[in-house]
Amino acid sequence: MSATIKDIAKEIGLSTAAVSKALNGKGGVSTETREEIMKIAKRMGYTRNTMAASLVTKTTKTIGVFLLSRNRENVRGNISMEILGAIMEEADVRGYDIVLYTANNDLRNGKTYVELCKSRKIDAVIFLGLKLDDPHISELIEIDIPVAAFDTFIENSNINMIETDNNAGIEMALDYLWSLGHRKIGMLNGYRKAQVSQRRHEVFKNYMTKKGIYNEKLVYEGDYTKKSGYVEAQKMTESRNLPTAIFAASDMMALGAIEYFVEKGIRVPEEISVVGYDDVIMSEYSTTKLTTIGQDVLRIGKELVRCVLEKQKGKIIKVEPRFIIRNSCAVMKQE
Amino acid sequence: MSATIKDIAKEIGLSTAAVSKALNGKGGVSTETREEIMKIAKRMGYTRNTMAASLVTKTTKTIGVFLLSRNRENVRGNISMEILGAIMEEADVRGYDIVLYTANNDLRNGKTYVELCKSRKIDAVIFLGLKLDDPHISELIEIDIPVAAFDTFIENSNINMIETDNNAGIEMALDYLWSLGHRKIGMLNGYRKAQVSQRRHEVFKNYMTKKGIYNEKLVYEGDYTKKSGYVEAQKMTESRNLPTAIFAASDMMALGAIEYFVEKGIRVPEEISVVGYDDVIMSEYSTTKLTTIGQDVLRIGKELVRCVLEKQKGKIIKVEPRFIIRNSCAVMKQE
DNA sequence: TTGTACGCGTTATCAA
DNA sequence: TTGATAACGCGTACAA
Repeated sequence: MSATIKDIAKEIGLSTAAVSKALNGKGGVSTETREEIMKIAKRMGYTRNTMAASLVTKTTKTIGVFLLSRNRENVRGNISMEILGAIMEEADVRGYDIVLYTANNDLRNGKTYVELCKSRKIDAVIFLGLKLDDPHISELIEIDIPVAAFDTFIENSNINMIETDNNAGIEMALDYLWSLGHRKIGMLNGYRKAQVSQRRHEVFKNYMTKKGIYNEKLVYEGDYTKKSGYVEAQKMTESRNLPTAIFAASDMMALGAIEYFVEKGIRVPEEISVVGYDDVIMSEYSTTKLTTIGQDVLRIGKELVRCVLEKQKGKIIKVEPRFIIRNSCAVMKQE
Repeated sequence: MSATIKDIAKEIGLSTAAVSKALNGKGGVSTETREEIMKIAKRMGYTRNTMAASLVTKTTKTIGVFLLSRNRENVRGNISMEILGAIMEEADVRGYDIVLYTANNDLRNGKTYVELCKSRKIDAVIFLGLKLDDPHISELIEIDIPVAAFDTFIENSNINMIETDNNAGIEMALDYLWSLGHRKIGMLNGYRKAQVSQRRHEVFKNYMTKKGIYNEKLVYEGDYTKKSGYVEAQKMTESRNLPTAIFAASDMMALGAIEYFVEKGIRVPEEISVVGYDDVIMSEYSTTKLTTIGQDVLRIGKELVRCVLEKQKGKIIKVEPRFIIRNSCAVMKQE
């Protein structure tokens, strides 16, 4: 039971008003009494009750972070976790605390995102892993708290979106493959209904078409998991129309594909080059270190916090990717 | 600006007391009026202000989680993040929210752990990555909020510790190596001053001594990182006294060591077997899939939440490890 | 069953 | 510069 300003006021024989002002560094108090108050506060072990304060100030210095689509495969090595780290750092710098919510399948106690935030009087909200087909997405559109989401854009809403610039990243990767002499380039995409997948495919198609080498048949669809990368690589191989290079929409799929190729004695990168997306930790630690389009998680976290604390609305913020060249691509071999 | 119980009371022509009781499912209200109140509350978009409520109930339904020693190498593939996921889940089930704190180097705004918790009237605290030489550890000993820490035991304190049963895990691993015929078994430990390192070495030494095959010279000291595993593996090799099997105190060190061996043409597991500790995601995805002592992060997270919510004090809770056999160990080759 | 009234700890307003 | 005092939204004795 720590002391309150009332206790301090009584102790020093002043009003709570004076104590409050002194403790918050506001004017209206002589430096003399301020110092006295600070001293007593320290001695009595005073800690401010932010709950009580927020009741009158209407602000809690709190950012709500929703960590969604967090299934078991995901939680380990998920980029959301890395972004969360960056968010924590930035929030810390700005003097904000973080309330962390999860919502695997059903929302907690039947409460909605908005209710959760309102009941804690949260100042701003960040979504990680929000899906377009989330059944509770509609309520977010009307929310009057600043909200930002990573990688998910909701039209006609106030929700800010931060994403890695797909255009820039994919073009860098394809330029690279092109420069290595590859002309028969396949794509290993994520599931079609996901927004990112659509956008990435679009960029890929545009680029390839411009170069005059787009081939619909070389586009395969997985679901971002390693397993699906493995499966699609098998299909590719069995189609007897294997490209010389593959652009995968996620590192995990890239790694899965590589695993299949290696098992079948198809050497990477000597016989087939593979580019990934994300720069998850495994891409650096796997045997064939992955060349990949890296997402700048630090920047993403920072931007997420910044835009929401600056009360921006409906902005689209693109973060520059970092193209990371490792060992999974090689000059196209002479046939 | 959402509605308050006062608004509802006015709307329906009852007292705030009645509304409060009805909303909280307490007795003293006829089911008739209760239903009426619930309906109106819904219509008016009422959401409870937990800040105000906590002011009188003295409880916030909040668990503070401190995510410490979170450097860049750490955040990716760190076991703390996996445990955090489990904590979230369990807290969710029990109806608690999580306030997440970080404290990389200096504490936020010069505030101490305790101040941070007190000011938010946090009900319970969990530490992930707490180090024994943390300069602020002393204040934790006197804290009157239930606290639990993963893998860090502080003597003569009320802090609960949850850890993976080192004895059980390491013995399983060594039994396994023994059964494969290995007698010259080395240890790749973490830095000596870390508590876990000491305990793991102790278990290792006891086991080996009992078998009559302990050899001090075969114990190397890294710092849990992949890099240090690589470096120590080099030292081992250059000592010209390479064991036939190595028990590493972390997967990352094991992977680093394997990387060195493979580079030097020393085949794993044919020429040297390696066992890891943790079961981080990379151990499953690396080319040489790691045989390792897996920590049950789900259970650990659950126990962390449970013991702290049940207000336990100074308990030591051991979670059973899961020994996971993959491909990094083999029967000892005949010389 | 319902209502009154107080207190929780803080900030803000206004008067002294 | 200082001090009463009224909010803030809610829960809860206690009285009706």
